[in-house]
This record gives sequence, C-alpha cells and structure tokens, in this order.
Amino acid sequence: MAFGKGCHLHLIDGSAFIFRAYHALPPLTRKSDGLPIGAVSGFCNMLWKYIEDAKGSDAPTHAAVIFDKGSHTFRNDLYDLYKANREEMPEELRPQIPLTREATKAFNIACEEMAGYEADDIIATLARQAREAGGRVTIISSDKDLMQLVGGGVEMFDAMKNRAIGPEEVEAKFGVGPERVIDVQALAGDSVDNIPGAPGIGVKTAALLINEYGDLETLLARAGEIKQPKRRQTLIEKADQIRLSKQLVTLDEQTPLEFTLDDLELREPEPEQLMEFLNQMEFRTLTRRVAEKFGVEPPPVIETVAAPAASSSSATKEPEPETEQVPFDPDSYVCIRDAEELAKWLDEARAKGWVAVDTETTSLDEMKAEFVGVSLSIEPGKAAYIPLGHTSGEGDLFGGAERVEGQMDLEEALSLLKPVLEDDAILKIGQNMKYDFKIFARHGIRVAPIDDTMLMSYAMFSGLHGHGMDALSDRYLNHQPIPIKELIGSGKSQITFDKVDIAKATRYAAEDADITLRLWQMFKPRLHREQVTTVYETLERPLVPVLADMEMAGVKVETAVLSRMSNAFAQKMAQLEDEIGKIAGQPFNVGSPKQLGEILFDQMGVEGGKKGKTGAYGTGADVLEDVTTMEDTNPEAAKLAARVLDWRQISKLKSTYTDALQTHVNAETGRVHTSYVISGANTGRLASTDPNLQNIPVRSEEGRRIREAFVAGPGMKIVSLDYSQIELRILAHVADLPEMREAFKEGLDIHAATASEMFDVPLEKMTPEIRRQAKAINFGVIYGISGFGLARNLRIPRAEAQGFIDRYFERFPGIRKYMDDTVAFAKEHKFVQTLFGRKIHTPDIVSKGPAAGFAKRAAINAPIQGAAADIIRRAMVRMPAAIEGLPATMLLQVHDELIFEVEEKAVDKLIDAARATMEGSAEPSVKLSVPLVVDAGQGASWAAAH
DNA sequence: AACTTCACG
DNA sequence: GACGTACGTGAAGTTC
Repeated sequence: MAFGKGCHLHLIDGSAFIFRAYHALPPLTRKSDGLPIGAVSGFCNMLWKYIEDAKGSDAPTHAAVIFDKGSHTFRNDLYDLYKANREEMPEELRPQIPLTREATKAFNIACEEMAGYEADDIIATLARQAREAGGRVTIISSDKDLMQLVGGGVEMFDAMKNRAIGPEEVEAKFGVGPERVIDVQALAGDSVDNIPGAPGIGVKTAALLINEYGDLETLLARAGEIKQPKRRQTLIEKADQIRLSKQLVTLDEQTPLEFTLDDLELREPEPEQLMEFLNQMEFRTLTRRVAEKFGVEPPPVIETVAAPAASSSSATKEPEPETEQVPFDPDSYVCIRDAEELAKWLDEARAKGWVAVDTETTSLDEMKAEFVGVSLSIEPGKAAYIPLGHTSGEGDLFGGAERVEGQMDLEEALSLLKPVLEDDAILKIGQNMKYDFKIFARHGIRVAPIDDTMLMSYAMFSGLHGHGMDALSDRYLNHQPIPIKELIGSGKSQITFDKVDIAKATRYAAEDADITLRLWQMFKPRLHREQVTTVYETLERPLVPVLADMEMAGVKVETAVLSRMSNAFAQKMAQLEDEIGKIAGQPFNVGSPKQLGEILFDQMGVEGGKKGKTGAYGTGADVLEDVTTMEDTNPEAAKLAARVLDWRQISKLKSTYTDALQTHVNAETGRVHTSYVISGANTGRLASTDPNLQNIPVRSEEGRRIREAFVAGPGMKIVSLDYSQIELRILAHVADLPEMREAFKEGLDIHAATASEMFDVPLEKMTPEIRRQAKAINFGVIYGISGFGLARNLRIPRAEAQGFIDRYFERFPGIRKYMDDTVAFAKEHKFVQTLFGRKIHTPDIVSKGPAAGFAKRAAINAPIQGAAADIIRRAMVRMPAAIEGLPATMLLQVHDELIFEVEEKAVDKLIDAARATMEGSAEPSVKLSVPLVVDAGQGASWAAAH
C-alpha cells in the first residue's frame, strides 16, 4: 500500500528504547555463554508490548524503528564538542546493539539507520514526508529534541508514561509552541548534548524572550533593547554561539534516505523467524508468549550447561567448542583489491558493531615496520585480506623492489579504514593490539575502542598457558594456524612479508583475523564467568594506548657516552684476560663456564662439585666468591676467581648494555624504543624487551654510570618517581601486620623497625648488620621464605636462619596465617588472587616433588607482587589525564618506578600530579590500611634522577 | 635450542 | 626420611 491520506506512520526511537531497557533491567546474561543480554531482553519486551498495544482502532499502517549509526554526525563537523561530554557506552551494552537490530528485523519491523545522521534526523525527514503525503505520524519517544516536530498531524507518544505529547504538552515544557522550540533550545543550550546556548539563560528565560520578540532572529537583531544589562551583553556577545546552537538543535528534515515511506508498511511478524531469534537469545517467557499468541508450538529449549559459579579453568585442553564450529576454509577468504569491495566490508563492520583487525608488516619492530596488508573478519569463517605493500624482486641501493599489481593504494585504503578504526561505536578486535595500534598510530590513526584476545586470555588464564595466537587457536579452537615459517622461512634465508605471494598471504593473514574473531566470541562471555571482567577492563585493556604512547615516545640515549664506556671496558677486559691467562698457565675463553670450570676444579684442584644435568661445573658468581676466600689454601685459584668476577661484570656491562643499547637507537627518532609485554609476567608485572629497559644496572657503581647515557632533551629533565617499599606495604595490609602498619604510618625505616621488633633492639641502637638481616628476612617473606634460602642468602647456618624465621612468625603472627591461608586457597581453587581481583593460576600446587615447593612459594608471592603491579598499572592508566596540559611525557616503567621527560619549568608540577596519581591509585577499589609513599628525583639523566 | 650467567625489581 | 628451595623477568654468550 502506498503511503497517503488515511495512513498512520509510527516511528520508534530505537536508541531511546535500548537505553531505557538497559537501565531498567538488572544485568541479565545469556545462560549458555554469559553474553550480556539484558538490554536486548527489555527491548524485545517493549517491542512486543508495543505491537500488542498498537492494535486498537488507531492502529498504524506503517512503522519503523530508527537507530543511530556511529557517533560522528554532521553536527560534529559543525561543532567538535557536540556531545563531547557523553559518557562512553557501557561495556555490557556495546555487544547488544547489533542484537537489537536483529531483534527489530525478527519482529518484521523496518529497521533504519543512516551514517552521518542521528536517528532524530531520519525521524524528522520521515515525519515531514508523511505529513506532506497527507498522513499522520506518531513518534514513540519522549525525547525533548523531537518536540520541534509536533503539530500538523505529528504527535509524540511517551511509551513509559503512556501518554500522548501534543502541542499543549510541548508548550507546557518549553513555554512556547513546537514551531519555536528550537529558538528556546538554541538559547537555553543543553548540557547533555553539550550545546552551549547562551550562558546564564535557561528554558524559562528563553521562552520569555522568544514570546516577547517573536523569534530568535528578531531577538538577536533587537538585543540592544533588552533592559537587563547582563542578559543584553550575553545576547550581543554570544550571538554566533547561539546561532550555532540553533543549527545544532535543528533536526535535518532533508536527510537523503535510501528508502521510501512505502517500504515501511506494517507487516505481521513471521512467527517462526521471530521465535527462532527469541529462542536463540534464550528468552523463555517471551518465546512462550509469542508461541501462544500465534498458536504454534514453541521451539525446543536450547540445552544449556549451567556455568559453574566458581572458576572452571583447568590446565587440560578445553572441550569448549560445544556448538558446531564453522569450519576453517582458507579458500573462502577474500582478497580486497579495490575501494568498492573494501567499502562493502566496512559497511558490514558498521552494521555488526565490531570487526577483527590484523596488520601484516615488514618488521616485528613497530617503529620500523611498514604496512604490507591489513586483514579483517566480521564473523567466524568470513575474513578478508587487503594487500597494500607487496613487492617483488630484490630491489637495490637505488630503488626499492617493484610493487606488485592489483593492490589498493595505501593512503586510499587507510582513509577508508580510518573512520571505522576510530568510530567509537565499532569495536576493533585484535590479538596483541598494541602492535597494530602503533602501526596505525604512525599513520595518524588512533584505533579505539579495542578488545584484545591476548589480554583476555591473560586475564583469565595467567599461569595456565601462554597467550600467543597459535597456542590459543590450538587450545580453544582446536585448529592449527598456517605457520608463518611456511611463508617467510626461517633463519638466514628468512624473507619479509612484503615478498610473500598475495594469494598465500591472503590465506595466512585472513586466517589470523578469523581466528582472532572466533577467540573473541568465545572469550568475551567467559570473562564474566571467570569473574575477571573488571581486571581486563581496568588493568589490561586501557594499558594498550598508554604503553603504545610510551614506547613510541622512546627515551633519548647518548651513544657517544656508551661508546666511550665500551672502549674503556674493552681495554680493561683485555687486561684481565691477559692476567687470567697467566694465572691459569694458558690462555682460554674466559666467557666459557665449561673451560673455566675445568681449569678451576680439574687443573687447579679447587674442591667443589659438579651440578646440573649437563654435568658441567657450576661457576656462578656465588661459587666464584667462595673460591676467592681460599687465599690460604689455594691463593692462585682465589686470585683467578676474583679476576674472572671482575671480567664477568665488565663483560656483562659491555655486551648487554653499552654495546647492545647503541644498536637499539632508532635511526629516525634518535631514541630507544622498548616494547612492553603486557602479558609477559604471570603476576601482572610488565616485561620489557628489545631492549629490556627494566634491568639497566644500578646496584654497582660501575654499572650505574650507564644510566648517565639516558638523558632528557634540551630544556628538559628526567623525573623518576618510585613507590617506596610497595610490596612490604601490601604485605602489611593483606597479612594484617599491625606493627608493620604502624611503622609505615609513622614513616619509619621499615627494615630497622622490623629488626627492632625481632631482636628487641631499640631503634636508636640499631646496627647496620642487624638491619641487613632483618631486610633479608623481610624480602624472604615476600618470596615464600625457607630456612635454606635465607641461610644461603645471609651465609649463616641453616639452623640459625630457621631460628630467625620462627622468631619472625612469632612476632608477626599474621604472616603465618597469610601464608597458610594463601596456600590453602591455592590448593582449593588452583589459583590465587590479588586485592584487585587479578587471578594467577597455580596448577602445580597439587603436584608432587619439587614442583610443589615452587608452586607454593609462587602462590605466596603472587598476590603481593601482583597487587603492586596492579597499583602501578592503575596509576599508569590514569596518568595521561592527570598530567594533561603539562609539557611532560611518561617514558618508562620499571615495576615500581615511572620515568618522565619534562620541560624544566614544569618539573615541580609534574611531580605533584604524578605523585598524587601514584599514591592514590589503589583507590577507590581498595582502601589500603597503610599509606602508599612515592619518592621523586630529577636531573639531566636517569642517573641523576634516581 | 638448551644451558649458564647475570642485569633489574 | 629424603629432596631440593628464596619471587618475577630478558639478554648475551657458549655449547650441543
């Protein structure tokens, strides 16, 4: 039926329905997999009720549900702060948005949206068209922004209050008729949508003014006549802002729609289609109601395996894929070679609200990597690869290799990808997203929002297995991906990805995106079941952009300083080698523990045993140190050991630091860019690689000088802030040690205070030796103390060490309870937890033999080390906002320390802001019973800042 | 690739 | 009664 006179169009504001449903209902989840489903449930119930209610005498002939699409509209182009203070869409809600589209279609109601326009604009346009065609319109919404449309056959209906909104109701709200609503809104502004309006003028005053002058333009033209000086001044000065506001609140009645009113003709739901959807969502009640209504049998209820309340994770292979899995088919993957095809895929991503993304590049180093291709996946089995930088031939000094035909232009592809990658209504899913984030960031694209399957795995399964894609695919999808080696080879003959044939690359790269999407679909609901959603969302995921920015910033390193040190070290080493050769009676490779062992123990007759599976002599520093004490029995060996120790120290500094660091200086930036592995340590700590900047020497005077090469740029300073004794403070809190808590509150030297408590020595009579022993015990406790270990560390008899430990437990009874409770918890659950909910799995806790001992100590240590890691992660996530506007950059993290580069004049401000953020970062999640204290230092170099 | 050693918190 | 033991990392060099 063509739309015309006598027709009645119902327009449902879909977004309003969704939000109302979301906020009205408790957070329901789908039973079979834990998918959040509350908003969809509410949405369906509202639609059903609407259909039932709409059947009276005034029934609609045409109807549509209108949705917003994306968040960027033409209004953002007019005013970049439009809706800028909108809160992020709740995490639980995001995956439900596409489902509400599906629900609408299942109800057989037209479902419309339009990129670049708000739902309100589509509603305005349809209302105008219907009005002009002589029909009537009812807008199902109570949104005040739609009230400008009321009149001339258009009215609104508030479904919650069950009342119509006509011209009288609009006038009651705005003080003017519908035709002047936008004038009032332009003046009054709107804090929700961040429309500025005229400062100091609200709806009441606006209506007064409009009623007096007739309309907005007249008012602005005659603003000079206004008596109140403040009001007059505002209207004159802010006229532009008010006109802009009017533009923003005015709905676009000329939205270019791709459908007509006739397409919206109301249809009865198809019972089967509808029930299949409802059943899939596992809405039992509604499914039954619908079945009754249509007089058909409800479909069989989906068998659900109730999710266990506690964690169900185990070290064994998961039998997860219960439902039929779409088979992997590399031949089905699409190779995207032109803009039309890419646009098609991106539209599907928009419709779904998510897309898995993976990049292929020429290097593992994100700071050097060039784009070779991008792969996308929208649903399991459906993936595509966009080749962008494949080359052939060798290339030479004068020209790059030849570009392979049939590839999109990189810039063109990126310009199409950018709006999707930055659209906050489209979730970008990746495996190790920090890598892809950095590649895109270097091309001016900030990917957001994101999900990362590697980090999901880390949050759920830390301690159980690795989180690389191959391992996850094998374990959870029972699928072995194409090994990268098959494409690029290995070792010396390895090639870069751009040299890979496009057809092969498509099969490999698209598969990665496919796997990532499948893993995500499996992991997302499981985060809830494992109760680590908050950990993932507050401690893992938000770290991705923060770390990416730190890594991209890099730290300035003076190669000249390092080079000078290298030369000095080389000289010293040669000298020592010479001496060592003379003592040994023959030259040998000092760097070879095997040769050294044979010379020391076989030729020079030092008493000492073999160890290790290989049967080689142990020649570690502790062994050699023992040998140096044999001046009386074997003076030659003692001397040799001492020289070797010196040589080893210098060799280490040279090869690992002064030499290697220089090779890591990026040619373009002149700085060193480390890479942090978020899932690197089981406890929640980060790991730093390529190069590792978390183990730059500091303990020895010689080594510490390497930090002099880590410098600030001109006019800048290096600032270092570190948590003081954070692990002991956490121990004092979690193990409930009142004496230690008090010591921290009083700001005492904690090791001295411990010594005083243990050995009954007053603080003023403390000796360095007693304090040293107490310090060793304090650390021992954190590591899961044993008499043997403490004895070795302090080089005292085992019985004496055990005596210390007994005494410690006696004085701090909370310690023993903490240890016992933690181990018992680990045995029961096979994991331990930090204060912030991070889980660290300890499957070996039940094994027999030495592994059990390791697992036990790891279980004792993990909640402490892990909580400290959580605390600094929280600080890092908050840091960008905390130091916003300051000329400062966060550069490095070293477990309990954050390092910044700051303009000299802002050093004090930076320290204040960063310290406050760090000291307060446990809150509000955890209120510690001990204060967190942060020490700060500054200087031209890292050495000076420490 | 495994092992040893040693740098850091 | 014996066995092995501090917790968490990454990199370089040697050996197999």
